[in-house]
Amino acid sequence: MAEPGVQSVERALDLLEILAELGGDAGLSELSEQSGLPLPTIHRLMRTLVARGYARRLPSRRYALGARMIRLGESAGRQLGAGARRHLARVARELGETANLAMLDGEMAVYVAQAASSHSMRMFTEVGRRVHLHSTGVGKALLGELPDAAVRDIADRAGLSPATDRTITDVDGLLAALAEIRERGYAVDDGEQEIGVRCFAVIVPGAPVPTALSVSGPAARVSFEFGERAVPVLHEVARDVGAELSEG
Amino acid sequence: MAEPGVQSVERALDLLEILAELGGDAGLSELSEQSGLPLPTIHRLMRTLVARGYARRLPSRRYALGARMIRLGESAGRQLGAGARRHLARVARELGETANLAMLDGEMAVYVAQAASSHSMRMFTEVGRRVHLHSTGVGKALLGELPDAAVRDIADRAGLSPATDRTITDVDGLLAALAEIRERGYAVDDGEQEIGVRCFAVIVPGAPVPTALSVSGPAARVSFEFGERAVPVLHEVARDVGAELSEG
DNA sequence: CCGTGTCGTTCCGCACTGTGGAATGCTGTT
DNA sequence: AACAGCATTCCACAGTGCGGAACGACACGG
Repeated sequence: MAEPGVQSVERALDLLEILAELGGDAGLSELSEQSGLPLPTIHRLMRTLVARGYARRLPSRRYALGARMIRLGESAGRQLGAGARRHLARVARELGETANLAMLDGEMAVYVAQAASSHSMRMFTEVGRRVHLHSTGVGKALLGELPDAAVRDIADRAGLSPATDRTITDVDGLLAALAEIRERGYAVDDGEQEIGVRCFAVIVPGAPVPTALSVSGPAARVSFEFGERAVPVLHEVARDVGAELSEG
Repeated sequence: MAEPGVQSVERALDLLEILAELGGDAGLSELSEQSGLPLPTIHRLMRTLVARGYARRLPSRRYALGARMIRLGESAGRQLGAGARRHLARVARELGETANLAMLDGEMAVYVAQAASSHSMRMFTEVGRRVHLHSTGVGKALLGELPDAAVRDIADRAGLSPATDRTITDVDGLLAALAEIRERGYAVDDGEQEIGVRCFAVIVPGAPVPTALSVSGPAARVSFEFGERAVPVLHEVARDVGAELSEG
């Protein structure tokens, strides 16, 4: 970021991000190590965030994210979903299958928008739902953006649980699949999350959070021939979505 | 709040909250009206938030919440859910039915934590799911905390759709029900969201976001006699949850 | 219980960072 | 093209944010 922002706001956001990345709670010393800020500075900023409900102080004198963060997160999800939905609707219209937009969230992906196919037999994925990375199209597309070491770390932490007997459950197999995804530019979930369901997914370039766009449906309709037609559409729409998400 | 915080952080949070409350996008003038801050101040703060991905600037020069907000919101939800779950587990253990924790989110409630009953026949409510206020126990408990004018406003915006033929669908009926809820200190969803399901809910005192705790299950088991036993437990646990959520 | 070590909290002088009025630029409408 | 409304930039200034030092709180071990 070439243009410096308001320093104290940046610092407060840094602290919130550290708490989110730690996934639990942290003491001031940990926050100091991670942020490089002096304790009194952190203390003052955390006091502000606590007072506003965006962080909470535990009896152990450690800090965690606060309830008001949920509200902002939900609102953002709805707004982004609304903005993205017209782009996803184009996928659904042109390809005739269900389009989904998902973001990287820790060791999982979370669906933030959807446009449904007009078919009676179609994918239904609830917005806000979190799914494993290794067994979904969007998840594998997101993993393909990470270095192998990060993929191994995620695999260690989240595990590679089998959703079906087609799910990749060993990290070497996964890494090989990701190398292929990187080379060809899209991911396929071929019955790995749900038997009889196929999904093609691509990365949304330029999104502030790693984001993937997918089209999916019954394998009978979403064939590999379908995929050859679908992938260019996905790439094109992904660019539009990325432009919308990164506006600014 | 007796203790003033870091002013620029407070102001940045104010702007994010205004964007969330507006539910869509806003121009700088609107943000200025709502916040009382001068345009250049807002512009600089928004520039910082946009650069960090917490807000986006639209081609129309309007602003909306950004993708990184989702991530923080999800992390907060998980952390708070984990913290609340041990309290909810106590409800589930003592009462033998499913306990849920939900927060007010615009004109809806969103579930943030759950502890399931050990019965095979039980409530299943996915964390992150949003539900209507007027037709759920937690929702009515939350509405009971609002002035009548605010309830009317929400009813206007969100509507009073019937989930079942027992759902309250007129605002005067709803206001009468809320008056009763306020007087007796708990809410009941008596087959209003789902036929054959009953739910008792109370407010979590002191939570930074309006929050409600409920216990629910099949009406055959969750009788009014059950409710007489359950409500004191709910109130007690709600106080514990409130203390945990408001720590600081 | 007391002492010690570790970590968190408070204080306050200082300067740098955030501020907002004024000027300028941009956009949309007629 | 002109105009009105809104957004963006600039910069002098002072007030707000800062962090080192001192103090307080807590946990642990003897």
